Amino acid sequence: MTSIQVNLPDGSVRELPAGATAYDLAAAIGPGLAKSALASVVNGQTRDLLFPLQDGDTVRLLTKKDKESLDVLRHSSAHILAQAVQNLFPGTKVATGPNIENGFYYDFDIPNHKLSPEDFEKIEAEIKRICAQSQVFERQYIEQLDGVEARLKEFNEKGERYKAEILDKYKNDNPTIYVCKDAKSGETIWYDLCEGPHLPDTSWIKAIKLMSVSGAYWRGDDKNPMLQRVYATSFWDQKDVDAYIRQLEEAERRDHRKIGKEQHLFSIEEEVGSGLILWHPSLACLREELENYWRTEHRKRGYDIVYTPHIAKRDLWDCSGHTNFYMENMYTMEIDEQEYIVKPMNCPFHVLIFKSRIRSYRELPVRLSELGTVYRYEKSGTMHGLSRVRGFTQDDAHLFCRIDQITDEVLGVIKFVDDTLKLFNMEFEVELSTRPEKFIGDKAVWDKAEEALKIALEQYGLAYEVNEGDGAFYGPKIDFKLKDAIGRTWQCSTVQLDFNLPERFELKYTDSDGQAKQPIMIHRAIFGSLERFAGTLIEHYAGAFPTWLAPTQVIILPIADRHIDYCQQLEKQLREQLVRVKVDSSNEGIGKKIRDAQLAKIPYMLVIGDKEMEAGQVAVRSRSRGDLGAESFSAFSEQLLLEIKSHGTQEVTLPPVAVS
RNA sequence: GCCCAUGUGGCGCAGGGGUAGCGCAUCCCCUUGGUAAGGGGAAGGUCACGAGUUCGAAUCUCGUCAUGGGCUCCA
Repeated sequence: MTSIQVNLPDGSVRELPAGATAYDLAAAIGPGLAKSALASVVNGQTRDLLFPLQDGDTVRLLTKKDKESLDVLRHSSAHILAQAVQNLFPGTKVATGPNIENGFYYDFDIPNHKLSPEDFEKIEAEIKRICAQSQVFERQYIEQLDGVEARLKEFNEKGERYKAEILDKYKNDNPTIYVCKDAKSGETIWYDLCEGPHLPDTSWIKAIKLMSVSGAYWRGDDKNPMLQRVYATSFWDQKDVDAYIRQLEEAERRDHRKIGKEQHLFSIEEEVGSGLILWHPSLACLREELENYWRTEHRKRGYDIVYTPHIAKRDLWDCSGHTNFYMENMYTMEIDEQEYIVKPMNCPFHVLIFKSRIRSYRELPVRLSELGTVYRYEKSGTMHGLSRVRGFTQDDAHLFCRIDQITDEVLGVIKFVDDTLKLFNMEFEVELSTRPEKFIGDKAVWDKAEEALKIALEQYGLAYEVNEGDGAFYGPKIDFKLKDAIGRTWQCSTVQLDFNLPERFELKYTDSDGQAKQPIMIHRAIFGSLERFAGTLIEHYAGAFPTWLAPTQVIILPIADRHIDYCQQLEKQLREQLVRVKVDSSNEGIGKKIRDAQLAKIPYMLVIGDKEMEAGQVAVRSRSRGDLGAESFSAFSEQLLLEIKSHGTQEVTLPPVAVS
């Protein structure tokens, strides 16, 4: 272990132990360090391991292993990307270039050129050229230069309206720019308005990879002009880039749209329309299991199950308020000269069921649930496999309760969600969204309700994030989010309080004092939508579903044609036990049949030849554990049924294979 | 809806101004085999759709639709 030699701006040399922390360096250097001299602080030999980070007025020493240092690398990379694009496409105006989860992007306004992946090679070459120049990053305070006003004027004159807008926003925060200087002459080559921090110089940047281009609105507002966004990533080493690309490829292999095609799970046909799903037999099996689970659990947890129509007269949606704020998402039709609307939600129907008779406080909470298929018009560019569609089935429920029952009801839903997601071993994030600026209802009721949600979350012991002001105008909510193969999160379960519909539909119950009171309404879903949940399951299991969900649970493989009859007898016996079973009677060798079954991710294969027929046994192969040896058919089927019934927590086991 | 890219037999892909190939799958024949691809043959496409340029378009241009990656929006 060698020590770190630190050359200080005044020419003196300081030695620090190899394990020195960022704070040790800051202490060693002392407070008087000239900011412009930072790049020379650490000598060349240790720069692969460490670099000094100037962050505001503090100096810290980071190693490449520090998580934060990757952020610095990427942000510096973004500056180099911007410089490269401006070099190659003169007249380009730059907007912002923040870091994102696995990299960064930069937004550009490029006149007369539309970026496409064909430009990537050119841009990456320019980036390499810049990095090879070892341009020095230097932080400068605008106030100490020509002042904010002068700089604003300069931005405006150069047409850098985005930078001007940003500077104007931060003009009172002692804004800084980062200058890229020529290492030898000290001449300014390029600069960007930026808070920093940055690397000492561009030679630290070794592996930038441009990923994609897309449009993005300035400030994320679709009324603003659309800029060209370049997504990219940057690592310390090309090896890390390669590993990242491999990781993306793995995610692509798990993509539910790809597996959906391979395993014939579902399709979206042009003749039908985009965002409209055809569930093929295989995925229908999985859905059936989900629905069975759903029904059983709802009965156990005290829900009532209802069925409601797919369309309703416009009046109903006027009353619920949907025609006001949801009209552009709804499909309409005319019947008998009356306007009807295809339901985008199930709530109004459930409300009417609640309202259909006088309710006593004694029968609250009323829990109405339905697998309700709804249709919503989604903009054409937003559809995504099973995750974002135009027709989908919500596992919806509405709880009508007293205000003092909120915590218990929400607690029940949280438990339901947790139990369900645990069953699939799925991880999720929890977000609590509170009162927005525009809201309806009584502030005191909101406070009570938010408190009730918090108490429920804390009582259950779930970690959660609070999104202040992100609730719907009609009530606070808790969202549960699942991750897909590429790390995108999708909302599935949700618990949402509603002070609006009870008001609009004048819901009442008779309280113990004989007074009519308004119930609280809670919307909730466990799966969210069966489509999205099925898509998430496909990616979660990468198509290898646990036996209870697998479309085909057992495939019987005859060695030769003379075994087919016997196989079909076994098939019939299993089918009578409601096992999803098939016989592969194709004219292929056993090797091919096994290969096909493995690729189809079928949990169990039964190989049947002369030996098995004579002994009345089956040779069992598991897709994950390989050859399990021979067993009597009845013993196998008994264990299989046990595994299916236990929802996969108990796998078929057989005595160890005899070594011959 | 907006930006970029893509659209070739069921699926995965080549090709590319002179009316199309490969692999897998399908069907037939041979083979009847013991734990991840046995052999041979056949059938299958107006190259997404519409218009334009051209003697001639699957290929070039424009438009439409769909898909993919994003933005906005959302279960």
